Amino acid sequence: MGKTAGRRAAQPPTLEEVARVAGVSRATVSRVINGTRNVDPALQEAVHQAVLTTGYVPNRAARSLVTRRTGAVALVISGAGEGGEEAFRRRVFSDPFFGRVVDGVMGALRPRGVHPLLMLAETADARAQVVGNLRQGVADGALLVSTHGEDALPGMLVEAGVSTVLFARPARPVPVSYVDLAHRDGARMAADHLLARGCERIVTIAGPLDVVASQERFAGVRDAMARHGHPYLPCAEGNFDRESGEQAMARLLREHPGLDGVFAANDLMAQGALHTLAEHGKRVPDDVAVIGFDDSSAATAARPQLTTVRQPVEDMAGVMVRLLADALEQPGARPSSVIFEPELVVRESA
Amino acid sequence: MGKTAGRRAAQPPTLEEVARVAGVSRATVSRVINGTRNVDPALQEAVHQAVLTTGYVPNRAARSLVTRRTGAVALVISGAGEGGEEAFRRRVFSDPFFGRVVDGVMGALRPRGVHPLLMLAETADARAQVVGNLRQGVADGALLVSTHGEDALPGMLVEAGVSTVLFARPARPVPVSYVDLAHRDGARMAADHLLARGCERIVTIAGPLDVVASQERFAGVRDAMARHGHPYLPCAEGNFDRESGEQAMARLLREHPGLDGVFAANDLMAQGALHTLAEHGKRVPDDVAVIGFDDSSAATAARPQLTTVRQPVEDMAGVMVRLLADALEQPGARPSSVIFEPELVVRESA
DNA sequence: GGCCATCGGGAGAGCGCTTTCCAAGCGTGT
DNA sequence: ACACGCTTGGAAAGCGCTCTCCCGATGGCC
Repeated sequence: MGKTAGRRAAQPPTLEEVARVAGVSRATVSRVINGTRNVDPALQEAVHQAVLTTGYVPNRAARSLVTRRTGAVALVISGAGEGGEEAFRRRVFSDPFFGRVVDGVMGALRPRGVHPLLMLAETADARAQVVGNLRQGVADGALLVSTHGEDALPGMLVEAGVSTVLFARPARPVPVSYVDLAHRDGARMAADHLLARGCERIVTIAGPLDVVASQERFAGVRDAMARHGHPYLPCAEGNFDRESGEQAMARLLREHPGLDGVFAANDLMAQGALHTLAEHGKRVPDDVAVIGFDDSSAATAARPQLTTVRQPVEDMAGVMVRLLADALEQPGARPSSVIFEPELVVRESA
Repeated sequence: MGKTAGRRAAQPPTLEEVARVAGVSRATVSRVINGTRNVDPALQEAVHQAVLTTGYVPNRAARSLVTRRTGAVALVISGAGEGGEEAFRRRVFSDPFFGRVVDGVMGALRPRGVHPLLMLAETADARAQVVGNLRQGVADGALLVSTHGEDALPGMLVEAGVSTVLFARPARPVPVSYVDLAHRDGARMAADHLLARGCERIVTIAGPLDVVASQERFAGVRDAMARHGHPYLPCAEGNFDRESGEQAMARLLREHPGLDGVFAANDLMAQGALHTLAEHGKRVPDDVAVIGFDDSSAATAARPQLTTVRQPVEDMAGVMVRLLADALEQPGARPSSVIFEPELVVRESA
């Protein structure tokens, strides 16, 4: 260190300086840097040299001001702030789902040189702030993951003219792009599997029923069961976390001691169910078969490992990015949606 | 919708327009909006009205251009890209540690109205890009989480004049603020606990030994053991994920069939150890006692639940934010560090 | 009652960049 | 040989905001 970067705290070099050093105009430097137009190779070389010697990097704010692009997109986690902000954060960030979304988003954003800006929107206030931030142009668009059904944010965002892509179809129709999973099919596959292995008394641990995905998954099992002559499906509602799965399982066990099959609406709750089942001395899958949903890391962390319905969250998040990029390129275009097909992953629990 | 937000796609209103509507100068509007100086209450009211009727929001880029502040900080995850970029992402984002960091960061950033910008730096190239982005002023500072020891990024960032705070002390001395845990103390507590409950043949599953934290944790148990007359500590190195814990445990079991106590350098590996132990018919904690590290969600998800050493990641991340905020306010100030004390959390596994 | 300090508002100069708009240089077809 | 298009560099006009000046008005003090 030392000699190469003499005065560091000094004003960072500007286009102006580079232009002076290279002996050309600001415009030419800009053109070389952005590859906007043909420039004489000799001048290009001169500019590159000047950039090197000055250590120039373009100022992002100045560029954004004129291009109206920030090179960032908002990744918004919205939901009901049940239990306060802190509890909401814990719930969101301790769920493997979040990490998978981030994984997929980063993977798709990376080659575009774009970074995600994380935002939480768990209260009406926070939602308004998010919309405000986006209107201020803090990011070019929004990737929105809603954790509950009656979320007003999608509508607000669209109304505000913010390019938006949702994870999961909005509860009430809004003209906006989204990716989603054929939850119903997935749940049906799970039920069929349970039925096929001879389960007679199947119960389900549903997700929060104000979430569309939960409803769909529930409807999926119920329909499959009905089709096989089982009109009644005992159900306990959880909230997608492990503990709620434990409790739901305990209740179901109490009310239906003879149960022999469980479909949980996600892996975390399934894992919770496993715990409760073990406590009650039930062997899985021999006494009770259990199927989860998501194929998250919890599925393979559980013992026995969970048979589950795979939701390719990373891929879905990647497609969200693609849809958003499309929307940004073609501001006028109609919203579009991509629905992914689930897949049954058979492991040990069923 | 409709009447209130007539022409949405039109040019968003500017300060200029608000000023015209309110019948004052741009400067006054700016002052009212930023609360910079005293302004006649009547004019204030007029400005607020004008803001309401025009639906004005300040343009972030324009503001940043002059204030030299973006209202964002980078949250950088750096590390060795072993297994390629994709594998790196999976490893990072499926570890509960990441979620906890984000949790703490968001919690502390929220009241300041700042958002984190996520960046990955798993290759030399990516690191250079991160530095470039930061120099461009894409964020006001950086919160850096390094997942391996010989990370050049801290040095690069400091050299580039970027305000930075690290999670964990850098491997080679760099004048930069950081938060850290007294890993050695934590590991010592774990070893003492194992010893106290009568373990005679203790082994350890270490984290990657190029990571300072891993070295410290290892040194901690080893010292405690030595002090109690056990000069030799069998050790297998893992890489902090569950699977590596399983493998390490298998190897230790093979080489030391009589082992009766395990200290794993994190919960994920401890959970993996639990799996392998179960496969080998060992009862925990009766045959073998197991202690993890972190007190992450994996600790309570495991069965038996893990006795572990608590690392208050969320709090630590919160303090990182505070340190960064301090550094941004006082550009000249000396770097400072905050070391957290670990805590033994006794559950079922030991 | 006069003077100075204080307060509040407006004009305008940038912040660093992109991008028209122009002019100059060059090659081509007739 | 000349007019015409095409290419390429430069001058300069902003993008929307903040903030320093400056100036007039007001109030306090001797």
